[in-house]
Amino acid sequence: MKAGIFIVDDHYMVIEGIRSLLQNEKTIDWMGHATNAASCLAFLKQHQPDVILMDVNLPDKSGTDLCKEVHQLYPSVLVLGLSTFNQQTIIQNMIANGASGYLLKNATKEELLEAISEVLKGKNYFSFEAAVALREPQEKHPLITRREKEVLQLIAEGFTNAEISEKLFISMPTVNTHRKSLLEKFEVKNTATLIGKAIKSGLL
Amino acid sequence: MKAGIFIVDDHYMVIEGIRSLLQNEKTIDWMGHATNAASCLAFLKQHQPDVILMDVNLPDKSGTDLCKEVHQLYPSVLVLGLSTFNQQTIIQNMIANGASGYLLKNATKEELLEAISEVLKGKNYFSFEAAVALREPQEKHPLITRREKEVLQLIAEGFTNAEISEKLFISMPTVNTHRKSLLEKFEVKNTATLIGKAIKSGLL
DNA sequence: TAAACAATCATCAAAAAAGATGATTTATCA
DNA sequence: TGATAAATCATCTTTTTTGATGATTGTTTA
Repeated sequence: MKAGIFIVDDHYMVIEGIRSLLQNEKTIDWMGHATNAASCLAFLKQHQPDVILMDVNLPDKSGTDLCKEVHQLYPSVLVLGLSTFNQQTIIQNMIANGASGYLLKNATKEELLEAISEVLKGKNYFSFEAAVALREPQEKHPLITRREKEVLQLIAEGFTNAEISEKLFISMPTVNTHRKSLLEKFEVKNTATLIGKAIKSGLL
Repeated sequence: MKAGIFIVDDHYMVIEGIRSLLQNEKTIDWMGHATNAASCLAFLKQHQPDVILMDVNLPDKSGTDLCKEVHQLYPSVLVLGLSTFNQQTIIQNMIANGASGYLLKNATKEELLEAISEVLKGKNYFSFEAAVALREPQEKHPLITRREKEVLQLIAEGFTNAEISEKLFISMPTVNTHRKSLLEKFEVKNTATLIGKAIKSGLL
């Protein structure tokens, strides 16, 4: 029995590359491709592949969002994330949204076939680099309050404490308190690292 | 007469995609591929293709640097830049370093063939999106010096001017000068926004 | 080779952030 | 309802950053 494969990627060359790699495989049934999330969803209304190879960067929607939708609408369709870069937060989001595995675009034919075969068995598959990234402790942001987040955003936009206090209709000492509790919660000692951590953990 | 084509890209799927697209073309002589700058240069010592398709993101060297080297060592070899993203500064750097054109990885087979044929005629070729990007006075990250980048990275890691001066074996005023020229070049008024812009423009 | 730029150092002043402590008033939630 | 946490304000000191200006020494490169 052949495995139905569908691919969503906005890069024609990658689609063509994967098609070329898989076209002579007896175990693979190439069902087609889409270059954006919308046409992928349209395709799924008519056909259900066994595995979707899904780029995480799509023009109309993020791959993680599409993954979530697909997983909810068609739980039997397996998703393999696909991307150029090795970003742990993205990988984790893909998994949280129901992806069965993750490949980088420098994967070989063997790796691709193995990934497909593994997820069809109900297992997960991660490219070596992705697995390494997953093992690294995640930059998960600490729990901050609504107000602290507002202050954080204004700091990131370059406003001084005085300006922030005006914008939020609070006193400067209060802004300072929030600022300091942000530094404490993020375990950093100055604004530079605060902003860095906040961006990298997806808060900004 | 066939045109000898060589490709440098660290993504196997892209190499395979292009190979698949070009393999039955009468006008194309597929000379091979490399997945990093070093093996590309090694290949060039033995053979000279007419056109190199060159990814701008390589593991061992930036595509722009490789482009420069290739252009100096083998002026007759034409370079077509290739990338996922549409970054104006990169495109401009590639051109400055002697590239004859620029393609995005979502290019179609027709576009690819046209690009190759145009550059062989001695013309330049830019994918539509790249051409648009070149026309727009887009604000990607400003040009900063080696030293400024070092300072920027240390600032982002949370070091104070005093600590940076120790680490780089320079005086504090000097660190200050670099810091200020960074603020100026990024057109920001404080460290918070500096770090934000630097991260978002991919410098950190 | 001259011009342009990078990297270095200096001084003085002001503005801003960071650190330490303590306290009051609302929300929120078990 | 009582405990907990959030949001607010205050004062004071120290450290750090930012601003303004000027100058020297190498390095690239057109």
